Amino acid sequence: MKEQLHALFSQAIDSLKSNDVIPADHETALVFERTRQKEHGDLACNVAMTLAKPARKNPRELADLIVQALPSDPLINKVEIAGPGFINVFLNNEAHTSALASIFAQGDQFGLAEPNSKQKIMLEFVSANPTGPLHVGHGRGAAYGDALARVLAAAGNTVEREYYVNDAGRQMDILAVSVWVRYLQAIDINVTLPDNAYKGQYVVDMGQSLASLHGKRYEITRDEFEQARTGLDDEAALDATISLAKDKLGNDGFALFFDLALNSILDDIKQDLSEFGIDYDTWYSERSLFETGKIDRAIKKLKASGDVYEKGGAWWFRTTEYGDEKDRVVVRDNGQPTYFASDIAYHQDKLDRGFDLAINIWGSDHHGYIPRVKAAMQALGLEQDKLKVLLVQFAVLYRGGEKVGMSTRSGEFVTLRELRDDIGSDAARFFYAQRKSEQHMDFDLDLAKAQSNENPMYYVQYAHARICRLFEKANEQKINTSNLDQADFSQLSKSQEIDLLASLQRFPEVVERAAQQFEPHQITYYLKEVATAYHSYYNSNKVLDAEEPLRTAMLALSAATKQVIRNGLNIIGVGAPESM
RNA sequence: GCGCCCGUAGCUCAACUGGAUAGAGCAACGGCCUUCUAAGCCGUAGGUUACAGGUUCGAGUCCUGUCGGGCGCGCCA
Repeated sequence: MKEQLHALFSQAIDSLKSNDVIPADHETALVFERTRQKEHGDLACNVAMTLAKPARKNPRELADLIVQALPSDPLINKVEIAGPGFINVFLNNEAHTSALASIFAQGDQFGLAEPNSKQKIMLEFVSANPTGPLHVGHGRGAAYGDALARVLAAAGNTVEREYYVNDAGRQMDILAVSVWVRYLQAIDINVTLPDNAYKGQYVVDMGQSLASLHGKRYEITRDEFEQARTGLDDEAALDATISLAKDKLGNDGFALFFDLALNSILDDIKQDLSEFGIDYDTWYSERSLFETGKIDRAIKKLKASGDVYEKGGAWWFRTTEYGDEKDRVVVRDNGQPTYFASDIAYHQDKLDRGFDLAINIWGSDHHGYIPRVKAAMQALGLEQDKLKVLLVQFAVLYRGGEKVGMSTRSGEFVTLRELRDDIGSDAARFFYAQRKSEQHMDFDLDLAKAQSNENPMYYVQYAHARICRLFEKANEQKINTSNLDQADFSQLSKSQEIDLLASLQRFPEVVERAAQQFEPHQITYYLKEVATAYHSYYNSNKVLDAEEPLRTAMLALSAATKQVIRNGLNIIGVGAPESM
């Protein structure tokens, strides 16, 4: 619809240009907006206001000239000039009902762009350290990321989902040691779990299962354990304990604790996300970057280009050359590469895999990390624009009016699984998807549970279920519903019908815009709007009691609404139940 | 101290990248079921868009400053 108007207005502008009303070399941007109020017609164009200055005319006068130059078109009922110089376009009925034909012709594809017709995009999201189960904070990133993936795919992009598994590094070592301590406790050695180790119950469980599997094979005396820690501050003591564990258990023994922890937690995360409706194409291991030599190669490349230099026994990346606040260490003085080094190699690898765009969804606490990754990309000669980092603000949890902590190490958190068990995966997804990512979010657990029935998702699903029921009834009454695409759409002329039609027609635009702006929440608001229009229509019209041919047309409108709701819910990753 | 994000109805959030009279849900109040699902509909009330300036035909949206909140500023990840 907007394209057709665009063509008409372009003609008008061109003719004014040839008459020297508008400077011929002026680049004119034509924007059409859906109006907020009915008195303003269906679509409004502000071009007369933006052209007023270059044309040196007052906007209303210019609008008048544009309207006069506008070719007539069967879809346009009338055109009005209003306010400071808006050109308001009123469409006629055929323009409104034209959406129905597309909906019936395209079905599940309505609103979606040609699949795989645009960019090849990789979307990396969640990527939580496998040091514990996912909590509701991760849930937000998960729901947002997957909804975004679906929106981007709906807009015609090819999307791959990836989870970057941090299966190397100190946090994992701390986890392995935490399991070891719980194991020692399980075989009655009286060591205490360090304060800054992982405290969750799941660590206790893993320790106990290792105890029953291996008995006292990995034991150590309490004195030996405590001696390694004496006189050190908390974090240093933890590092000393890690060294002790590696020393006492040997490579294989330590790997036993490490791998059990990693695998069981990662399996849990995979299952959790799968139950949440998210299926990743790739689980990318950080450790594999070491094993394949990709980290060494990246560092070598940066040393060769002079971007990495030695200072104090460590290797530093000259990120300040690329706008970062300070240089960053890539290889520690003990020879161990930092997490940053992994990430440099990881991003090199991402783009080597041929994506047009790599999107990272990070928690907002990582925002300070963006400049150095961008710096690395520049130094490696990669196109910065091919990396887009989207930040998701934390969800602040409340329970009983109190803020709930969310630290994996302390074991104090509400798991995503717990939330799903309480309100269901669909309700949780919809709830998260309503918020735009950079908005701070208050998540009241009591409210989320108590009001799960008042989650707007049910409002949308209810409209769908109602329509399904309507068709069941129609079949019971032997009403023919097989040729709805042949219905006489011109029967639909009541204002509620026009409102509903206008909403349905907008769906492709909504999908396109949501994708362009990386804002899947726009889909949820759109769906609520469609549901409102339908509920209102449903309440004041008895479809099945209507006379033919109006009844068939009303059924066609209902079927089209059902189709659009289904397609929209699918983009959020939420089901469309036939009955409720 | 410096940097990033945010501040909209009592609460939770929208607002078509600068458009016309700032909208929904929840909570409050008043109506609507012998007729296709009342998880619904219709109506009332609720606002100086944190505050102060600026930019222009036009600002919740852009710029500057102030106040308030979240996060970050490791040879952690």
